[in-house]
Amino acid sequence: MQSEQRKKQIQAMLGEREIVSLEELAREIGASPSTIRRDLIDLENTGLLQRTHGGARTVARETQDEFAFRNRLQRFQEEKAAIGQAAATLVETQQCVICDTGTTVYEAARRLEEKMPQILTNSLPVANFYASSAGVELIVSGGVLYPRLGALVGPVAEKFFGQFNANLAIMGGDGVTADGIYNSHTLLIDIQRKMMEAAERVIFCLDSGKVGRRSVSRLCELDRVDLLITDRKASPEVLDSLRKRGLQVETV
Amino acid sequence: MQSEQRKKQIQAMLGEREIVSLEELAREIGASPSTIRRDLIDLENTGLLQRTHGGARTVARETQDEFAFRNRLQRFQEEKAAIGQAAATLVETQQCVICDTGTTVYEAARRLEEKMPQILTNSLPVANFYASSAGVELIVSGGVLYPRLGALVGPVAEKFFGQFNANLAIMGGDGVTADGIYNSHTLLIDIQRKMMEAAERVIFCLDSGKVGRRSVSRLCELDRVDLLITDRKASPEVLDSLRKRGLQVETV
DNA sequence: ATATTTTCTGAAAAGTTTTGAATTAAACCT
DNA sequence: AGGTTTAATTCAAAACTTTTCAGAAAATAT
Repeated sequence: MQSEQRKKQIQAMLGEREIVSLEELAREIGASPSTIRRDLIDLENTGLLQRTHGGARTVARETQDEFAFRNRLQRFQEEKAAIGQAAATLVETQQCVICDTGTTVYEAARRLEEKMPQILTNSLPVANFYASSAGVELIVSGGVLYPRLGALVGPVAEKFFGQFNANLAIMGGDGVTADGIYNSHTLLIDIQRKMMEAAERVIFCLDSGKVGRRSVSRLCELDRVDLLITDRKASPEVLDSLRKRGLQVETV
Repeated sequence: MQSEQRKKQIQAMLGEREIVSLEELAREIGASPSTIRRDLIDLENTGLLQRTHGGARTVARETQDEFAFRNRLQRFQEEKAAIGQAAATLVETQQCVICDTGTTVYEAARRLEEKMPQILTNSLPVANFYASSAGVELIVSGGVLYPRLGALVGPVAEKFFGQFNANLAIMGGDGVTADGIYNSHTLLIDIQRKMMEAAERVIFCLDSGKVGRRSVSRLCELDRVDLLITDRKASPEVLDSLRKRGLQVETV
């Protein structure tokens, strides 16, 4: 296996647990302790983790503070990337796209550059990604920064999405059942509804971990959604129940 | 198969995964490792991917941006940091502060955390800095992203600053003479004027390289400015002429 | 259409880097 | 302090790259 791939795996493991032992890493990854040790040295030099006796631990949040870093340590990273890729292909050149917050939508948004789109978003990570790209016209909603998510919320953001029309909205959430789409971040829900109203077509990107799950608040019913993209690990029974309700579902 | 076709396929594979091995590429594309390697060299030279031992990976986009921004911080870095520090000490606990765009203002903004301020800004780097800080209430103006500066501009941003009042505005610019403050980014000027109107007190942070210089557009006359902070290398003659016009100047 | 030049491809040789095991040094625990 | 575990070091084998070269494909000229 390649060193880059191992390092990615190490970071993924540290994303789920805060501390991980060398022995465990070597066993899980299938490389010798020497090799893992060398990888850890590299990763420590780049500031991506902290080495300990017998393993490694995550670095304090203040030191890495980049959303992108946290993003790489996500669960379902592979799936989210694939879902994002699929969503990105649905965008046509120079369309106007609304991008919601969340890691899965981020994965879609970052793949839009070649479509030269106009992007409307309240997601700071998305804005940041295109901060030096001339090909994408990025319009950021104002709003109060909601720290954990890097989302702009509040009346300013809500009003913003009320003034525009877009071809497509790429949305995220925390759960989907036959009853509708759910989101745990109540502050986002009103904004998301405005986004959906403003878009001709509404696509939800949810990894399989969210399929069949509910969350605190219901965002909308399924008939407000034009397409759901998820990954192959999603339960077929739940997907069937969604399709029976008339929802178009794509798996990647 | 054509080389262009292969390269497209390589990029497609990297769109789905972050890392891909040479062996895998060769197998999937049906070309010899040598050929794939040559393609990878081309793609790397065009900056479209990063070669690794045994394969390739997507270029770390986030790091590029960060790099670009940090690069701009290089000139007068020391001075800018000192100016920023001085500006930050003028902020009192829980005040509402407007932060302009630009590197010097950024240096001030990033030192405000302990003041627990409310920050109003159209600067993406500033927003990003506090993206995971709970102590600072950060309100981002909306607007179209102006790529080179990471600034949000246009009517949305302008209107935003029209609605608020703040204790202090920490401003930047490209030049100052006895005739006033100058800025080369015309798109920013209207927004800066709104910022200044919204604030009780207006502070400009300009490193010595900008003192005595003019630039494309004049932002305002000196009487609209409450305090100018610059560094010791600034020409004393120019500073005297500014003081004679009634401007309070602080050097660090 | 054929010949010639140029470019591209795949394979082999030569040179690097990386890896895992063995050895030596350091750190931890009671 | 002594015993055990973990880390650094070293080195040969393996894996990967670069270089080189001959043949195939494409482009150009005849």
